[in-house]
Amino acid sequence: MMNIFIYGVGKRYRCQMSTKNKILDAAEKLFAIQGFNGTSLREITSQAEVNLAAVNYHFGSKKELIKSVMSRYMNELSPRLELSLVNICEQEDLTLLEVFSAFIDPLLSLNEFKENGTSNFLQLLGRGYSDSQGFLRWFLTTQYPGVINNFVKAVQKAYPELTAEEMFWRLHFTMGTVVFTMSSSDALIDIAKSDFDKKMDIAGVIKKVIPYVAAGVAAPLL
Amino acid sequence: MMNIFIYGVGKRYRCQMSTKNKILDAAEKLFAIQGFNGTSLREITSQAEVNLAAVNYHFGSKKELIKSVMSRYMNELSPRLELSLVNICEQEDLTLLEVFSAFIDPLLSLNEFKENGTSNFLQLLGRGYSDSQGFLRWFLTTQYPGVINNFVKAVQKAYPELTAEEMFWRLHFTMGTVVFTMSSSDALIDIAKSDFDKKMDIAGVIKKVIPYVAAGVAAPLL
DNA sequence: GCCTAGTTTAAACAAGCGTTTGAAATAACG
DNA sequence: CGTTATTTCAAACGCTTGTTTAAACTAGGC
Repeated sequence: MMNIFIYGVGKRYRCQMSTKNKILDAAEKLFAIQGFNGTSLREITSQAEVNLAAVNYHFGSKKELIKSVMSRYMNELSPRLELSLVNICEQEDLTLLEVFSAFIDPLLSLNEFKENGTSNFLQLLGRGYSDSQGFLRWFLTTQYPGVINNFVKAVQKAYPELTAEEMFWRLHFTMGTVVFTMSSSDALIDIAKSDFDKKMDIAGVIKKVIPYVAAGVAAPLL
Repeated sequence: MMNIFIYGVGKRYRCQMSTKNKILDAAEKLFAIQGFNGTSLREITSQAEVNLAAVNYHFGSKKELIKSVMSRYMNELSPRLELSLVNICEQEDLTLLEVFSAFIDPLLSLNEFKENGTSNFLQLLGRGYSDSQGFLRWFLTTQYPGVINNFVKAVQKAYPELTAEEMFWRLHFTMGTVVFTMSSSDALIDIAKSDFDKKMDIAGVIKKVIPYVAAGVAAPLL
């Protein structure tokens, strides 16, 4: 039901978006909250109100579904992020705080792409690095190398004294900070609200974490 | 076989350490590598060369086994860590780098307690925060509040301008950095070796991460 | 040597998982 | 309309999980 059509070169392809997208949406939400391993296909299909077998019919396997969920965001994010990093890189007297701030707008733009998009994506990213013994880590670094390369280039320009090895470690520390924070961001936001009576959202968390990681990467070499 | 005896008040209790400890040792290693959810009781018991039912007989459930594995380390670590933090707190002109450096010796002392103790414990800690939807987080913060309190006190002394709310966030960022780094430290050490031909161990990683988190927490307030 | 409490064992249990099947339903096209 | 391709569906598959059972085995105390 509710099919849309895509007209190709003379040929007419049919593709139903309903079921496939209902699965993607339900999976995205549940994966973000419970992790990939912690979410079963039965949970996903019942939340999406589709048949259990639909996942394997449309995506082939659970692993491919996970990839599809991530790709939907990465395809949206990565060009904007690369552009933002390239732009910032042209600037002279570049600071690390500026480099990391280049992530803010592209990340927040995911909220226009989809409701709670930024939060969901970052949580998914966090899950991907802790669940599923690193296959998602491999998937992202091989499928989207442009982001990483431009990011490294920008950091190098802002902090030329940083050796390649030290950069390697500090970027992984940064990854850890972000990924961990985001995968438990809902809980942290709740605690901050009850303890400090401060309303906070994902944009607020991003703006808090960026000075932290920028200072961490900028730490003096011993 | 190989039982040891504990003499109580007149009564004589028997307790075999062999099976129970074999399970704890095997579980610890497997949990650290594969995570809690990723490790089955059958893997543990076959590695420990004991019967499958032994886990439920000696520990009651898998959840209690996880707690026991963590407690074995926390009971060793927490008094040393508290002492170290209290000591550093008495010092004047305290820097954040010194506060975080107070973790080094207590953490590395776990290597004397058990082979690969430091590495195993930190990896377990990392797993505990990503697997098992936060029940271990609850367990640790409620069972060992002294460590956290003394740590917060030390950070406050070293950086008095830091508000309670900002401290809350930055300490969570720090937790994320450490936990994420440690749960994938084996992989990172391997990459560092192949990419930079630098031999690294867990002590080396700790000494790299501490300047990073110290600088992150020390970041200027905007 | 018997009795008792503690421990180990093999086997089964019930529940959940991802995946596959083959028939029914639906939509597309000549 | 009739044929064909696509999509849905209920049911089952084979496997793994944590946990339980009840019988076998072990050793200490009298």
